[in-house]
Amino acid sequence: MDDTMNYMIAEATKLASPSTTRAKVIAKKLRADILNGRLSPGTKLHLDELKNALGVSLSPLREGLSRLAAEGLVKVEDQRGFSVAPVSRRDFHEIIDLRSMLETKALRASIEQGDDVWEADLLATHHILSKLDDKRWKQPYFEQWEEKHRAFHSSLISASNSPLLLNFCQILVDMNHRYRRIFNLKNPPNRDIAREHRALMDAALNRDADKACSLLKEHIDRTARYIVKSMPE
Amino acid sequence: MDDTMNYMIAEATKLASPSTTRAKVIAKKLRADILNGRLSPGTKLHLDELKNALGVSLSPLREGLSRLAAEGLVKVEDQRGFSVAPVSRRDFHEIIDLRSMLETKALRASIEQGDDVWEADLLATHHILSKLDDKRWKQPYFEQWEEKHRAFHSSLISASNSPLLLNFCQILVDMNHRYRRIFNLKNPPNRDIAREHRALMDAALNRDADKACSLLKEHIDRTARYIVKSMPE
DNA sequence: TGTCAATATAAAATCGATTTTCCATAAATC
DNA sequence: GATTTATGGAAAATCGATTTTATATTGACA
Repeated sequence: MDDTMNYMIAEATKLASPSTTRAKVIAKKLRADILNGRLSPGTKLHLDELKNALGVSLSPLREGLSRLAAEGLVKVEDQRGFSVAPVSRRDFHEIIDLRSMLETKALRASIEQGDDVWEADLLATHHILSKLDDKRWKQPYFEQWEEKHRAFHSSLISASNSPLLLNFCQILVDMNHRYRRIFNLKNPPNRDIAREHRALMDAALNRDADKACSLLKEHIDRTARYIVKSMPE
Repeated sequence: MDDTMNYMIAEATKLASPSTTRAKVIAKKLRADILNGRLSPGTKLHLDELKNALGVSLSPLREGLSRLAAEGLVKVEDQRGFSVAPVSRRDFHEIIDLRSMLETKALRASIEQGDDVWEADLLATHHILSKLDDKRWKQPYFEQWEEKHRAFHSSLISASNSPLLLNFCQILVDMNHRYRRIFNLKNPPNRDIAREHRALMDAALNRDADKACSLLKEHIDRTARYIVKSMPE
């Protein structure tokens, strides 16, 4: 085996697993599948199937699934395995209620403590998002818009300097996101979301915490109403 | 092998694992060890040691540790293993802040929705706790008091009918509990905790949500101040 | 014909062994 | 002498095989 070969293998190894873990990769992939609805609520997650589909063995698979269970995206029942968490109106209302409360708290803290870098980051993520706004409902921009939308909301609260609070927010945002992707896919809503985001950013940059929080709350609630309308039962 | 033997084995098996899993048992035991400070913050959780100490193999051990990581009691670093979550003043303040907020929310909901069974349960857990109040600082009642104290606070919010909120509260209470056990062990505090609990219960039973919430908040904050005083640095 | 117990099967949970990764130490090169 | 580059050992991560558990099915008995 010559040097070139050695180099190639070294590079490949480095790229394939730079300090990451199978369990983490698995959790990430399955989380994405659950959040965007590819795996629908209630779906049984058969270990053998997943094992083969993902090309890993049971230990990291179970570990990945356990993490998702802790995030509330997967349900575990002893001796009966894993399944995608169910959905319900009740559950959704709870998510929205808590998310409003915690995310406005984080936003207020962020507005109080955010520095120049926070402002710059907020402007940047908003700019990226706004560029995608009119293409949102055209493939292949749908996924991109979703990603950037999350990034924008994330930077709003990123300066809150509270890891625990941000962790809870992240979990609730993920849960909220899942409902949106499952129930609100087809119809472009009859509202100017771009304007809402703009106003939100402006209030944040003007350090008007009260206004920013009430805008955020309204933003979350409005989306929630659209989703509830699309829910059966 | 005769029938008696068969029966005994069947019974033993039933008792040893009635629909529970190793991972769950491990998580429960380690959680208890971390919460009461037997495992101190930062302690490296060597897999081989734990494996031998607990008499299990790696898969369920990792799974149990992953669950604790999701609860914030254990820290995971890829390729570097598990360790008991560190503590800090900042972290503690965040815990208290969030706990006040979420637990008063749950208490309010509980007071609005609680039925006769809730009232009865609240009276019962309070009674049990009050019986232990004067023995609290004498062995072997210390652990018992702790357990019943948690049960009392738990039943206060148990009628809130919000699984997600209760789950967050549980996590925060556990975190709070750990700080109390680590930093506030020796000195009986100079305050009438029994009276505080009594007032809390009365306000809840009288359906005076505002009063109950402010009492609860004060109760949490007061304990927090005692803990902070005992913290070094 | 309905109920209960025994059995078969599929899936989850666990184990022991193997592989991979990291880190400390030593050797080597500039 | 300082910075890189090997090497060895310890620990984490993963694997494939085994054991345990739940459930569906069958057959015996009332």
